[in-house]
Amino acid sequence: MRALHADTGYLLYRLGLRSGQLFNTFLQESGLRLRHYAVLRFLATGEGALQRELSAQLGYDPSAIVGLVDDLEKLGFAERRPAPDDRRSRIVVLTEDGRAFLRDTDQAGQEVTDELLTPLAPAERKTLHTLLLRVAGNRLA
Amino acid sequence: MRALHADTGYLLYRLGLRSGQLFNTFLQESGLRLRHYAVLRFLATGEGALQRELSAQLGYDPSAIVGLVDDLEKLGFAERRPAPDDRRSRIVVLTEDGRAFLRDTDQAGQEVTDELLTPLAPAERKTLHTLLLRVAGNRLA
DNA sequence: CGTATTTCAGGATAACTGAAATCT
DNA sequence: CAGATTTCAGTTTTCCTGAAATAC
Repeated sequence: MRALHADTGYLLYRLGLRSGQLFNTFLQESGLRLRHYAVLRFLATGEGALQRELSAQLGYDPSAIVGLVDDLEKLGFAERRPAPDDRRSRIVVLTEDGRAFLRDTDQAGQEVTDELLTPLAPAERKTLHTLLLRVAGNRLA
Repeated sequence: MRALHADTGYLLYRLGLRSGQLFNTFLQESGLRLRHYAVLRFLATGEGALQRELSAQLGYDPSAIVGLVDDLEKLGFAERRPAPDDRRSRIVVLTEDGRAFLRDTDQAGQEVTDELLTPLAPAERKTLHTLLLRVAGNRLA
């Protein structure tokens, strides 16, 4: 019988949980969760996004996006604007406060990942990252 | 601003979620969840385990272990036995049915991982697995 | 009329908290 | 008496489903 740690899929599952927990702990003082942070970071990569894009790219249910954006709007980190070409849709954009928050927490976020990857040398971290990107494929960032 | 996919910790978080979902889908027909399966697989690695060991090694809350073992007992896959040296503790062991279940589902479980790792060549999968084991460290199987 | 996007309400799951019971 | 182990009850959080409203 294989040991549990012999299965790469299970290792990914467990390390994913640990990584999420570390990030949530780091975000605790700001009142955000990892999901909020993921939305903010995704918004920062472009000129804003439709909520259905957030849902598709981040893997959260469309109905969950509603609450996440609500929270970010309450904190003043994001805004909803009408989509010019489709009145069903709304474009979510970062505010200046949101951008500032990301700037202020960027380094701390990297330190969380550094802590997680402590056992690996820099070259190994790069290898791991490349392999994980390949596994993620085109389905997601 | 870094893109989201530039962060290894976030990649681990997302791939961990996907891996867990794939496993849960595969386990659906058997009536188990990934957490039950993890307990079964861990029990198969030794001569049984105390519930506090299951909690510590698998990362689930002690109060959650109670329900998981309850479910496995109802299915006849595991049993609780009194610990000979400490009357507070109870040892959880696999039954013959539990062992048979693991045998029958082992290959299907590996196929789930194979599907997840489709983009990687065999040598790359080995590299990934080794790196993940290093990241996991001694904290867990 | 069928489909797409957002939103809300509801229930189902899961996870954590606190405390009790038992024992070391 | 302090601490460990299991268990339970209650709470909170999270997730999914279904449906409504609006628009394509």
